[in-house]
Amino acid sequence: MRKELPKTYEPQEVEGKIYQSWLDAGCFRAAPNPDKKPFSIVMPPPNVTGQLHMGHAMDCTLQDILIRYKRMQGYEALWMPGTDHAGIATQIKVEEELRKNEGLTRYDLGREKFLERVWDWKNKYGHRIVEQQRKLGSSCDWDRARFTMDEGCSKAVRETFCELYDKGLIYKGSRIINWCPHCVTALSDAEVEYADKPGHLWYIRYPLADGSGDLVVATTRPETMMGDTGVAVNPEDERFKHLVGKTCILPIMNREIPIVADEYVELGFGTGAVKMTPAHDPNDFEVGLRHSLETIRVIDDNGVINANGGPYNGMDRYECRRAVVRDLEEQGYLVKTEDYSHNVGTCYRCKNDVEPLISAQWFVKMEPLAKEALRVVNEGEVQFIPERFSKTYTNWMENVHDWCISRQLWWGHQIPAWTCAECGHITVDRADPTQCAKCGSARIERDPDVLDTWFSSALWPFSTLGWPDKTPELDYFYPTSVLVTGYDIIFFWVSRMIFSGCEQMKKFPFEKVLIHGLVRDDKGRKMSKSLGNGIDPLEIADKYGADALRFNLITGNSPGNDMRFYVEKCEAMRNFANKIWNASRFVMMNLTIDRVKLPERLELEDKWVLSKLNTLVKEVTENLDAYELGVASAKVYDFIWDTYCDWYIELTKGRMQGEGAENAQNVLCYVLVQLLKLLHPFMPFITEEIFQALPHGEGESGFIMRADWPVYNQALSFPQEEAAMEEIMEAIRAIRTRRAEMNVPPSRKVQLTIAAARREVFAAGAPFFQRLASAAEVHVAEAGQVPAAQGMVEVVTHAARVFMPLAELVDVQQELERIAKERAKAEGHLKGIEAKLGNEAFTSKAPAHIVQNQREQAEKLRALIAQLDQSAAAMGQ
RNA sequence: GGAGGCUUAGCUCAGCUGGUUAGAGCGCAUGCUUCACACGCAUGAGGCCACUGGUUCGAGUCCAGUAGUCUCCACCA
Repeated sequence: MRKELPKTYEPQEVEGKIYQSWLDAGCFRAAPNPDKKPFSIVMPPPNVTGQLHMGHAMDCTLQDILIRYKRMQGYEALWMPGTDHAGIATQIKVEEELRKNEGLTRYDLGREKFLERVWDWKNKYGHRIVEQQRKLGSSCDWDRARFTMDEGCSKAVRETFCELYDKGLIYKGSRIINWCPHCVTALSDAEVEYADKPGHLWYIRYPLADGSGDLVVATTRPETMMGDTGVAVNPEDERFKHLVGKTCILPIMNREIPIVADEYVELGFGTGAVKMTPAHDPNDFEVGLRHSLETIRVIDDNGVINANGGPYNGMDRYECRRAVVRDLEEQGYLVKTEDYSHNVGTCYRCKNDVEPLISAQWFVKMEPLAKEALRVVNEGEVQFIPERFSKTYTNWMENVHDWCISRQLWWGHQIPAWTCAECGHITVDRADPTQCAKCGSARIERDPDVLDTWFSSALWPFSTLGWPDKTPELDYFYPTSVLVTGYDIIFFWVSRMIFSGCEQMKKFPFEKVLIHGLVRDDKGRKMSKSLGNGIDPLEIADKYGADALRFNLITGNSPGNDMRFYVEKCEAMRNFANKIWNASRFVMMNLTIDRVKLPERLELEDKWVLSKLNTLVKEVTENLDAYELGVASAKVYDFIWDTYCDWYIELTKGRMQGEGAENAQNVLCYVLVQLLKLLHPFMPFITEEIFQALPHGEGESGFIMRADWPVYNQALSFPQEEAAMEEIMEAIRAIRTRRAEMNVPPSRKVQLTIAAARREVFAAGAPFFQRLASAAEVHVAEAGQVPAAQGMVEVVTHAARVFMPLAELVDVQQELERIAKERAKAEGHLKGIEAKLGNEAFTSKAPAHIVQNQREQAEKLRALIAQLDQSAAAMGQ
């Protein structure tokens, strides 16, 4: 049943309805199916607190295109969705709300009550981002949606933790870690962002204990000096050799500290002497270990100076810095102050300065895990697209430090470790223990910390498929086919999934990693909340249609590169959608067929378009297989707009009435349906809407998203007709150009005489000249039989000479000049080709089809030149 | 300090494993109420593909270097 379509495509009217119909029909579902090959993608789980931004929109679109494409190709295509509990982000969000609404902190509520609140929040708002993803047309199997803290994922986390602990790959230790005093938790290295900040370098005099002089150290962090337990110099430094082994007095604290020699101190930088604060600097910590220096922590978890800080106890770290500098100055220890810009680590969440400090935390031992994770990439089992990101990955993995996985938060997977109050033994178990595994004491207490959010995300490709249980899904869909994500989370997530997959599953988690770039604003800036330059994808989708948004995000982009987002481009894509819409309206007007079948008798233009379509199918498929989505979408765009609309539809218009009408309708519909299929992964909504309004081929289902992906069909390849049609088109363009140059209005129809060697081609094309080149009658003559030159405007192509009686517009002199110009151009081009063909090296070494192509080109050019010469000769008479 | 990207039409960008007369969108100019579409049609202007060398029969495409620019990683008090 066909319906009348409105003149302008209204995406809002269509998208919601179409999406619901897909859901109702279960089009997105996937399940193990022995008759089909699996194709699977796990979606990077967005934060439950998240709002969909352009980056998500691009990420979703890429995945949806791949999934829809593979689904149409007959794969059992699973797109596994879900959300991430996002430890810090979510906890902070709920805490803020709590403070604002009730004036309470999480400590007021207590752990259990607070967690209830977070779950409430998650249940209330966690679905928001999912709704937003649906608006874009995401064809996930929503029934399988998972959450990183749901029962199954939690089980996977616990299993992994226990396994790694048992293997000695997880340990608890006191190390220098990155601490955020604002979030009051440890951070992993990856969670620290470095920013250049202006600061000072303070030079401080440390008197030698024996009174023989003093040593000047330089520091950017005077507030840590109460924790100094030594001064280090380079062992090669002649200036200080005699001091090594002596001691000096720490100003203010008046504590005697040793002077040690260590390679870490760089010769020629600063004063050559460095104060050592092992509790608050990773390098000092290492030096401290080598020289058995004491470790004195002076800054507490909130960034406040503790009791070890003597007079500064209770001060904030920045306040303390000012106080220390003031006191040093007053007491005559401050030698000088210099402006100094240096890199300061900040928390990726709250942007506050990170405090390196010594703390007991849980770590994953990375070295053994990195080995296999490197191998699978180096040996190509896991491939990054584009390739260059494998280097980013391996560089990181080769230099990776142990992963600090404990977080001092409440929202997350609590670490399954219990410490015995009596013997100190740590019990780690899959089931909550009631007594110490070593001494049997019941006085055991669970570690209050939770795991880094990325610990659970790392298991995503298999935890979502049911692991640690043996499920048919896991068996069928793992390893997944492709992972699609931005380059900004290669370290956070991709690398951790790879080593986790290798370790837990003994198999890498995905074969390909398709990396995309960032979506920036029109000035090339990162879209961010603080800049307020973010563009809401939903607003865009609402205004221009989700299809237009998707197409914008894909077309003209290449993997791994950032893109700028222009609203105007959405407009262009909306126009494209409208173009398809109207082409379809045209096809459906006066449609008298209900089933599409290619006719026995195909006209020249039919063969031309079918043959070109055939090539398109081949190329688009190849591009998609190579993950060149932007190239693929551009090709479909060009074909639809240029080949189909601007040419094919116009070419068929003459046939729409009368005898050949049904044949024309069939080919028009056939080609349109094929094009809609090729376009469907990119623009799912409009293609579905139109497809359902069009008559189908025999046995085609009601949904385009379930249709078969078009395949190359040798029987529909017509190279000769393609070439013949191109000859006609070339002549039409030439006529149009000439008429435009001469300002002949389209309304003025002109008699045409076409002299061509291939008369039959142009005879068949006569109606096209009438319709597309403002021709009145068309007379096709033998190549030699040209009309008298007088009063004629002549247009020359390599295949034909076209004469138009436009006497009043002819200026012989001008015509001759124009011909001479065209000839010179052709001549120049021909010369280049002839030189190539005359080159033995070229003809013998270049592939045959290239040489052949050049020969044909040369032939065409010679023909063109000959025609031009004849034209000039006639004109000259 | 290490790694990598980018430099192509006025603007934003494509250009796959080297082979076209180097493309698109937007913008610009001219013409068009052509019965699908002015969210349109037709025509046109506009490029030493950053620079210098090299490999090759052939380089926007591969290699080396230079310049500019951006990003990531590491990090010296």
